Amino acid sequence: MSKLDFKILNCCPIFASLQEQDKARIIDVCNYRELKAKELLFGQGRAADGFYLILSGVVLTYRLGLSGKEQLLHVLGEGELCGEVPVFEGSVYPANARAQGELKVLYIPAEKFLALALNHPAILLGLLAVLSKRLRKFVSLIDDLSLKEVSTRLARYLVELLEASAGDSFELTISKTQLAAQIGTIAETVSRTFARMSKQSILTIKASQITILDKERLLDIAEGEKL
Amino acid sequence: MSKLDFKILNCCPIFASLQEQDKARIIDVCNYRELKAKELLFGQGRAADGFYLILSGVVLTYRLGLSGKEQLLHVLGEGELCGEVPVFEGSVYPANARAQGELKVLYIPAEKFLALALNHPAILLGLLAVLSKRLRKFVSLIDDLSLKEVSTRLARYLVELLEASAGDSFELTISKTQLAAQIGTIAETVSRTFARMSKQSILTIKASQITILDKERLLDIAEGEKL
DNA sequence: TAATGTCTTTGACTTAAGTCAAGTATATCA
DNA sequence: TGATATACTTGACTTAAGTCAAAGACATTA
Repeated sequence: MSKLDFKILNCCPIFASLQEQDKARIIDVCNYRELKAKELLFGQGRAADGFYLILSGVVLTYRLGLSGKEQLLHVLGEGELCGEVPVFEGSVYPANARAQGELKVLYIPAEKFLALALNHPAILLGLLAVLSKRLRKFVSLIDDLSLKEVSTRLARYLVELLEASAGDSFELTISKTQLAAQIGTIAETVSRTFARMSKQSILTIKASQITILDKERLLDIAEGEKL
Repeated sequence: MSKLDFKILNCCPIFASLQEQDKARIIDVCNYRELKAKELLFGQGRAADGFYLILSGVVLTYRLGLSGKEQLLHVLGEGELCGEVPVFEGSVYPANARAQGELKVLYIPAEKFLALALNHPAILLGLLAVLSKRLRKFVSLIDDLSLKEVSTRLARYLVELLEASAGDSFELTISKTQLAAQIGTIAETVSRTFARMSKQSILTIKASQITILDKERLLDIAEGEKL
């Protein structure tokens, strides 16, 4: 592997504000890693002495049920951090993380990182923002799981995608099985729910291409109305 | 209200390491607040420009379902922080917070706090640890809610209490209705689950006093075995 | 192209857990 | 003390969503 350029740190908001020499100092102590699709980045419970910065590709973090059912926690992309919790508390990874496709990451050792970060409080603030955002997301997932039905959760998920897209049509970026795992259910239930929405002309779905026909209704369902 | 002594900050691990003058500086810009039982500390979605330190009493944070069902997120006690997420990200409280009994809190304005914290990175590290711990707890709650049944969740809850107590007997610190809200179910289901455990001589329950008779079995159920 | 495997859909069935309702117990307060 | 509210328990019923199984769609590779 050729020597890494410190510029790759610019893909990450947290490090972007650092001076060049500090970036170079981080890069010096990091390990570059490439993973193939579906390869495990780390497993739940494993001892950790560092965390990962995603250079390219997508990482899924998830928990595993007894029967093998997966609950997705995060879908993380380029420039995002992964596995930072044990750096600050507890020392083992709380969940599993796996490469979705080809993945390139930088492993940042906790000790060296902390030494640097203590002199750059802005980095720590950036991390606090990252963790806060995750907490917020988890709160929303928790109340979905405990207070809402699957049709509501699916509708909310679709509304999010819809608002992130230009028109009233968009593409699913993950498989339906993964979508199911993300909203805390199984593929069959997602399939049936899509079928019902389709029958009621709320949307059309062809492979992973979704077009919303009745946004009003979708919003109502996302608010808790019966499908 | 009489002037506050900076020593009250010692109840909070995050501030304990500060020098006296810094503690005094924080206290100067804080507001002291007393709440009666069941009073709302803050509501979900409300704009925030600061957070709370609990001086005495207990705070429940929770989300509300359409039908009024509550999902408890945290039970926070003396020395713990509450409502810190919007300080670092997003600016509104992600959940509701209510005083369980009588409550005394210190309101810490974000701006003043950040100014001080930037010069004391140890505070920021402390906060990162707090948030990390919450993330860990949420991960565990999420996988409970999505992957485990109620009997498993209740058993896990009881195992935690059991391990925190001396003998094989302990007291519930919250009502059974609140217990239900915490593990993501309703009072009736908790009641029935206790009844089944009782019938199988796994435990005895008298008011809020619980005695574990068959720890082995309880652990098995916590691991996912059928009740 | 065939073959293999994964993803998706659909149907029939089961079940855990929620709702509703009634009754009991417990606590609180005037 | 009695009265009112709140918490808890139990039974009967309903239902959302999971399991199991089979078949079709789609993609990947030999």
